[in-house]
Amino acid sequence: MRENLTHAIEDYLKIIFELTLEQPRASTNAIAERMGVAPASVTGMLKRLAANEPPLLEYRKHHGVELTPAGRQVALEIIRHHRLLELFLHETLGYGWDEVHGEADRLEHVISEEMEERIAQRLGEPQVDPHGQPIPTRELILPPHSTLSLDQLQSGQSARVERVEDDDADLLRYLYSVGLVPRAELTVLERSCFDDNLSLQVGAHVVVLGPRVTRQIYVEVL
Amino acid sequence: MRENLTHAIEDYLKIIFELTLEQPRASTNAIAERMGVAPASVTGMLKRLAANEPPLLEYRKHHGVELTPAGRQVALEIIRHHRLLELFLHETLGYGWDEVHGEADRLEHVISEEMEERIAQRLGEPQVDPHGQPIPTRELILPPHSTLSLDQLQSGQSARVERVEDDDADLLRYLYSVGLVPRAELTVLERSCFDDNLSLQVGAHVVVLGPRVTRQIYVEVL
DNA sequence: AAGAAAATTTAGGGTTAACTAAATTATATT
DNA sequence: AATATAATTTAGTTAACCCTAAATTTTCTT
Ligand SMILES: [Mn+2]
Ligand SMILES: [Mn+2]
Ligand SMILES: [Mn+2]
Ligand SMILES: [Mn+2]
Repeated sequence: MRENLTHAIEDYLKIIFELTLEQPRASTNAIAERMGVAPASVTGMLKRLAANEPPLLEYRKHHGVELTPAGRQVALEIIRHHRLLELFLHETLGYGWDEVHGEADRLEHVISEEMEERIAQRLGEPQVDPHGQPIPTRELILPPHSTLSLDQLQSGQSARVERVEDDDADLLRYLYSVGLVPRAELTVLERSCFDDNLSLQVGAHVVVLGPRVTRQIYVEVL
Repeated sequence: MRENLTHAIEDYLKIIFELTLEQPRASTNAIAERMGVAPASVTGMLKRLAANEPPLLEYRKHHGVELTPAGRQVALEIIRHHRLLELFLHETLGYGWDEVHGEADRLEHVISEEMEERIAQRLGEPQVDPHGQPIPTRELILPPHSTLSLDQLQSGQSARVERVEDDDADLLRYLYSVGLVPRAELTVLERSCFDDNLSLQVGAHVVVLGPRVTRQIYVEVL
């Protein structure tokens, strides 16, 4: 299913999958920004992926793309690799949760299905990675997960942290230092309407976080 | 030291290093064969590597190449990655000695120095890989190792297996089945002059091996 | 020392995946 | 509805890395 595909293609599909969890289609510019390439480069790649046999995405000029089932499968395969690797590096080599992402981002493209399988077994078929992100099953089904980000909470609400975005090492170190890790419980003390800052009670601490941060933390309301 | 270098370059340097353990220079055709590419492709790459700043090898038209100290360093770095990874896969994920090579051959190019270091620590600064091949030190010094291959032994000589080539999975499975693994002891019962076959006593077994096999096993005479 | 064989290089081409600059299309504002 | 702005695509390049076919150079054989 994945023999011909280059690392670049795998990264495009993974990023498009993540973008289309939020909106129905992913735009050229949004893809370009996450990929760190010029928009013109994205256009070229999207045409190739749409022309692939089988097509990996559906491309409508000036209107962005949506993955086909085939494209979604490849994306989930890579996401499974990524998250299993993150957990493996954390558990087996003692990597911190702020260090695993970069390494996994390169390894995800080169490990075999055999290695994926051995890691999953060794870790006891885990369901979440070190950031609380759900690991797609062997059958490539993405377990249910919260899509409610912290910045959508109102004053007075209590919630439990389910997962956080994994790609900003500095942010991860900060979150760890204030106890905002998966399973941590918190209460919104105050919401400032002007700048959308939240004052949070986290254990004994009180923390004030801006929306750039709170958008990256997903919670379940208690 | 290795930031700009592509995976292809790393593979060329590794293979040239291995070829020049035997002879003083590596020929275009020998490199092409081990790389699995056309000789014309090798010529192009050798020019690039010789023109690199710093030069990674010295290239004399029609006379093959020799690595520079810079090229040798890169090769040893990759070989260290490869052998540490083989042992790590074997020890941590239960891979067989016939399964580790292919996986390590891809991973060797993408792991960070951080990961190299964590693996080495986790394994207790090991000196040899699952095939008995010496692992270059952190300072990129290749430990001393036997260059006497089994096919050079005479009738009546006894020896201990030090290491075997790692790239033929079928051969490795066969060698395992007859007990020809690192540290195994053997005696040459007979040497057939016509075809260079060796009859070996290995434990309770008697095994007859042709030179294509005995050339890939390196020993210390007892 | 020629001629044959083997090894190597040159020439020309293809794919992947990026780039910049210019042109085009869509969307938002007035 | 026209215009301005933003998003996107097209066109033209570049670099890495491979290929085949043809030409050249070296080495081997007689
Ligand atoms: Mn990646
Ligand atoms: Mn993660
Ligand atoms: Mn390799
Ligand atoms: Mn080995």
